[in-house]
Amino acid sequence: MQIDPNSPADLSAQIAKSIRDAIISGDLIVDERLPSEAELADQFSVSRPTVREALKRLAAQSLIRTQRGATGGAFVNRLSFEKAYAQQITTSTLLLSMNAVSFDTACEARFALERACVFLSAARRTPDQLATMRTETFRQNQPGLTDEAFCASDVAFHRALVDGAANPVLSYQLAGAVEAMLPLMNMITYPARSRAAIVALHTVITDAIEAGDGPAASDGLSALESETRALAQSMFADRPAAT
Amino acid sequence: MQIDPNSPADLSAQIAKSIRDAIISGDLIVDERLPSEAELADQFSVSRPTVREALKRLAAQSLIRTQRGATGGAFVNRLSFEKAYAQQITTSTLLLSMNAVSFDTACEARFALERACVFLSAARRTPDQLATMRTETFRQNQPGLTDEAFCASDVAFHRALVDGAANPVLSYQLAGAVEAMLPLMNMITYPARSRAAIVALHTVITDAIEAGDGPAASDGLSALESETRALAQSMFADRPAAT
DNA sequence: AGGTTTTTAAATGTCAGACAAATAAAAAGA
DNA sequence: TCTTTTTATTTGTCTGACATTTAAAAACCT
Repeated sequence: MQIDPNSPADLSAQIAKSIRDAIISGDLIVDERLPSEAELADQFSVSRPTVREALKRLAAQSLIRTQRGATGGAFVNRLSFEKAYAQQITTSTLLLSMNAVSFDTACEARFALERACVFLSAARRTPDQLATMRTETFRQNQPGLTDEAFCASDVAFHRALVDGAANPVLSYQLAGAVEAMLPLMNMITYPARSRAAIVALHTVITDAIEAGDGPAASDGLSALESETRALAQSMFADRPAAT
Repeated sequence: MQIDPNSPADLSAQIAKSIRDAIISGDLIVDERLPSEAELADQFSVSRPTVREALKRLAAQSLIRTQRGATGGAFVNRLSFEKAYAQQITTSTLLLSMNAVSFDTACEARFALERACVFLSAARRTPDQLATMRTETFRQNQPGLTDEAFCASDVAFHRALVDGAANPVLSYQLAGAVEAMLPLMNMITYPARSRAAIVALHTVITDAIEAGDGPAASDGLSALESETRALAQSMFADRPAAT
């Protein structure tokens, strides 16, 4: 193992890249143990703190996990869907907030992706997922619900809708699109009239999903998109742009 | 700033989380300078190496950048679309390879998402993107092209198709789905007959995009999905599962 | 006074050595 | 044979130091 000490990049970054490449290429497989920090320091001809910084970089991406003790060390981590969700949501959220992505753009992307799932969901959703959609829709109809709780329930509804497609890769991709919009959605205040419209459309969509009618569900989503964008438009009419 | 020294988590992980939360919540804004490592060490009552490990974790997620010198330090990074693409592709690739996601599942997700873009693309694609699609299709028709080059050109074709939707959020989401499948696609050998079928469908799709005919393009994608899955099926028929 | 060079200070990058804590295997003992 | 103790290994953390980079401040010269 050799790295270039004259590279502009940090040594720890180079070491991290070297190990990461080994994982991606399959040279290091899941649950395989990496050499100890002292051995890595020897192999790369650097000090142990430098190796540790490299390992922390990999740990931040959930590529490795570490264990203390006699048989401890750093192990190649299986990147679970759950961890990938979390990373995806964090990245997407920051991407939206830091790049001043317009509400319309984010909204368009989100509903386009959801429409991609809805046909599969109409065919495959479990009774349980359908029940969740009904429950959340019912919750959204409760008076006195805060805007934040309304949003959270909305996310749960759409999450069930997406999970109904029974494709974990789709669920993973959509997690970012749907949940990353939560901060944007939370900036909106939902008057009773808008809530009623949203709940009505949720009911339309749920009915369509139950009936296995993909096109109807897709139309419902399109209507929901229009409703949401109109609501946001009237909201941001005064202000020039979101922060 | 205080952290719990008795927590099961590493101190560096706690510190990283604390700073990450500050960035996500907006307490730290883009290009703002963090306190120096020595100051952070004081604030959190830990040593400088521990702080450094925390900062490296954040650097691994592109949340901060560091600069040496008198006015140097750690700065909150703007998460560009470009960097987010790269992370998204890395994560998606690992997710697919480490979880033994079946080719069918990944393929279904990818084409479902692409169909979500194609209607927007039919309405908005630039002449340039259309030209790219034609160029890549032409390239795919060249005899003597290696399987890898064929795959790479295929990715370029679909990338142009997706970018045609003119929605950076969609492009970002799709980057993971399309490019992460490259290793899987590369495992396939493409006989001349299959290549011809794929090229023909690419032409159908490009024509539909040019004509602004979203439904036709969507149908073309569906046919392409069937073709791809059938090809993979005949490929993996002997072997039980992909590695 | 103005411009150039040198010095200085601050910050990150790296290293060496040490100790603490956790953990499992090996050794000792009942 | 089972339990307890010891031991070795490995990560987690700390202290202190030096190297390197960089920009600002100081000194210098014209």
